[in-house]
Amino acid sequence: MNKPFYITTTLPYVNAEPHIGHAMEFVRADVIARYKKSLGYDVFFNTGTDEHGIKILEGAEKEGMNVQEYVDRNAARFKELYPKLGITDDIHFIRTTDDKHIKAAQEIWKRCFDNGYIYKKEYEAKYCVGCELYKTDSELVNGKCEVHPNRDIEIIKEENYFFAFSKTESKLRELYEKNPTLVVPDFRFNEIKAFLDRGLEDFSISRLKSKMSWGVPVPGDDEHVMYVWFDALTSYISTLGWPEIDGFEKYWEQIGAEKREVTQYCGKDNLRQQSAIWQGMLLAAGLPPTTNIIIDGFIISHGQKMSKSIGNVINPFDIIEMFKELTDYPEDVLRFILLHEVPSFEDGDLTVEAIKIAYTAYLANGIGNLTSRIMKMATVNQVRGKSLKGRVIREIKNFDINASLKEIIHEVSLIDEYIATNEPFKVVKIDAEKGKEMIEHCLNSLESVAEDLSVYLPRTSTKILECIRSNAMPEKSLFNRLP
RNA sequence: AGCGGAGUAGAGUAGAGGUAACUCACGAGGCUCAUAACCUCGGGACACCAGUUCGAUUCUGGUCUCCGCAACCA
Repeated sequence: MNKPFYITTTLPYVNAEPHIGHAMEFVRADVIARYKKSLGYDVFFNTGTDEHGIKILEGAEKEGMNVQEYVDRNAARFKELYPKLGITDDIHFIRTTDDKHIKAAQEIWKRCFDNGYIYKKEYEAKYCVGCELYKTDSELVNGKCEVHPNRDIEIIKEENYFFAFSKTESKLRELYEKNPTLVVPDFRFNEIKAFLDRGLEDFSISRLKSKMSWGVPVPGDDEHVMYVWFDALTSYISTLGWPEIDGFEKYWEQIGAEKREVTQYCGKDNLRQQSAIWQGMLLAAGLPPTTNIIIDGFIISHGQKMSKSIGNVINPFDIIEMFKELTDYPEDVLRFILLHEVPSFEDGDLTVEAIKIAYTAYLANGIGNLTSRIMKMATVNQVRGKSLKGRVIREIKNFDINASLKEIIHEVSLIDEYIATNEPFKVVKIDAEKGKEMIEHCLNSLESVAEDLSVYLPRTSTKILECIRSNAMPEKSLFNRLP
């Protein structure tokens, strides 16, 4: 029985188009999933779409659509994305409008309720529709939400269900103390610890159905639906079929495993929801927590956040389009750019110029050219490498994908240097045996690089390995130079 | 204001208590296996001010500057 490994992205909210930040998160989670698979883990890789809440309702109204049709259409747009990004095809996809998700959301509600973490109370609250969050006075600036100053704060006075977030405080603190790598990177962990130290406030987790109907019905109360975050976070276990135990025991609880490995990827704007609220919900329901929450930075361009008005938006599909004529592996180009040019945990800056430079330096002049020169020597001299059976691919330490990929790319330079210094192409003409040994060394080095690349650039890797195994030049350049 | 991040060669980034590395650009040379690719050498940088230290660009404190916390948001 293989060791289980669970990984999920956050589920994008379907009121907007897929953008490069989504693409990066999916690709990174895919790299970790492939990496763990290569180590022999039994991997459950999840993603999906978040489809409830008032902004969805508003979006559907704006387009004059039936809400279900609206989310069906938008969810499909995200679903189409994965093959285009070279994401492994055994990915699981949960929609928060799926039956099994709705059942799971209701079940976690019941458990939190039974455990005394949900209560009803009359209250008057300030709510920012933009954030889908209730705001405390201290969070408001001039009576407006800091994040959405152009939207009015709604005053809501009604009877509502509350999540006793404050009751989870000590358990949450214990969780943080016992798991020093729960949140990666550490500066994000510090942020959330500081949030906890400021004290937790209970928050409303329901809305009156009469005011906002597009949500999961609250069990046992026809008048309320769940607050979108409460339902959406449950998707990480509803995808496993929870409360059915099969998938949940295997991939989330990981009963019998030496060490549980339950990983979530999210952007820095999701820090609080994933590392505090969701963990609090799990604690309240009596379920085991996540073990690793990886926080991505944002992608900016020309030193600024991407924006349509500034005109610096980089769309993932445009990058694929840009390289379609130059290579058979344009999705690997996009993956390379996201993985190599953007730091693992901090904001990264992407520009069209920088993308072209990186393509030329590392893919065309680097991996592509190296494959050509080695395979030429190998085919002309009929040298075959020894198969590197049982080799383990390069380690990804502490989820620092960027650093690991850079190490692999550095190997490419070292092989180029070896060839220039030792000149096997020349030696083989004078001393065939010695020359062939050198070429074999090159082939083995190339094979190692290709294997290491298999989780980052799967199709490119497969192609190089094919060339090595069949002792053939690539029929055309892997990555042609830009015009 | 607050919170968070950052200030390193012409540009973009690494890095670490003790010769500052990489990519692109620039100059000189080499090689011909390769995608006018590849290799070598060279010029050129640690925001500022204190402190700790035998020694800091790396640690501490302060100053200044920039970025995000608006939109479509990961």
